[in-house]
Amino acid sequence: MQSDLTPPEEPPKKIRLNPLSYQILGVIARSPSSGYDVMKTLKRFRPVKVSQVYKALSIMEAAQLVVAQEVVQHGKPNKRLHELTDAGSEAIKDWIAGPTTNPVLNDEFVSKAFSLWHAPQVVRLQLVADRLDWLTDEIAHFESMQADLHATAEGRYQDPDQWEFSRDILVKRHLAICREDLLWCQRLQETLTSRFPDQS
Amino acid sequence: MQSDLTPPEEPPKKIRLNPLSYQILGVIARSPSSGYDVMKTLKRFRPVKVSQVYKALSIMEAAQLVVAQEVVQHGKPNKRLHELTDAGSEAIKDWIAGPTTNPVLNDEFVSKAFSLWHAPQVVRLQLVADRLDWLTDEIAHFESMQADLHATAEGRYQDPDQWEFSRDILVKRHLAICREDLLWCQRLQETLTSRFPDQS
DNA sequence: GAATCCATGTAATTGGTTACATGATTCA
DNA sequence: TGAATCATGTAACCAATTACATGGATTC
Repeated sequence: MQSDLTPPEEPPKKIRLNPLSYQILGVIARSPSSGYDVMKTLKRFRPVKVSQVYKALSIMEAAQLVVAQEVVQHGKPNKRLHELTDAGSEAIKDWIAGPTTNPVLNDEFVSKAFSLWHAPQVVRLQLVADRLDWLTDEIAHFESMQADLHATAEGRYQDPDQWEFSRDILVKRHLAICREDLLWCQRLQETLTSRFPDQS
Repeated sequence: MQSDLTPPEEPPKKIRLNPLSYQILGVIARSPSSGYDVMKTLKRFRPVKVSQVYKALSIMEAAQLVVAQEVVQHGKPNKRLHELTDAGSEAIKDWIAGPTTNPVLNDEFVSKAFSLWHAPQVVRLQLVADRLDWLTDEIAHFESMQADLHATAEGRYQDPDQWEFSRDILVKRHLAICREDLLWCQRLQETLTSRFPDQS
């Protein structure tokens, strides 16, 4: 009821951030980045649009979790480098310490496999073959990421206090899971072809 | 421009469905189900709200991909059993044969692990311990699903033309991935404790 | 000459979650 | 007595994707 009289300098206290925002905070905690930089980094691990990043950044800037400063460039457009404030650093820590929601799988291939019995043999084999291709690419991509990391960040990827450690363990995890998935696909392919040897 | 004169009985041709809708079609392809039934089935594999299911069903009913008939029950409220029409069956097949989007991981634990270096040791260990608990539950849950399936559906889970086959391969896949993830968590736990033996 | 990269944003739409409403039955 | 299950829905909200807009520099 006294909302008309709110003082203009009310300090922004606690703001609810969406999942992406925390990932962005995680990126700029490593080094100050432009919105475009953040997009490039995140894109390796999950699909993300630049527009989402800019929107999230502007919200967090308003909430004073990040600050930005203009950097003049020649040959390229100027960029606004964002870095964490103390409040931003707090926000990450609180988030990590807080409750964690369960993982959600969002995989159209799996949804299709759920109805695989419903499709003809040719389609089944094509679906699995496409997946195998994707998995092979994905594994190659992450193997080269791992090689890069081990080449450039000497030893730091073994120290839990360095960000290279976080990246290394996640790359390892993703590789392990993709390799399991690949094995599973190969077994499925064999099962399908052994049942209908003529149509392969 | 002649839209005012559209005939009232225009047959609904091709409708764009959301991912959930195809999953629902996959469920009712197995056996006629109420919205509530569908929710219970899907909930084992992904989080889903009944309200979403009813909404999707009513859209697909209007598009004549599914038909429903009221079933009178005693002791319980009546239910509307939905089943596939020929057009619905077509829609699944077209979808499976069409292009498949890449998987998207949506896992808050992984996002937190990305910034793990940023958190204190106690928080790190707690995060990993919680994940291990969840994984253990998840594996137990799917192991019992597998046991049930092998007990009730004799042999049918080995025939790619039966829906039990689809379920069996997906359960196997999920178990394989969860077990890999568990191993990874255990290794991470060891690494973290070996570096800070005092604070465990 | 066309496509891609760098760089920053706004606007509209879709997919999903949360909250709300209703009501009988069963179980602790 | 209070919570959970069965059963069907509507409405509001949040997260993410898609589309649009702009413009210089580089690469094919």
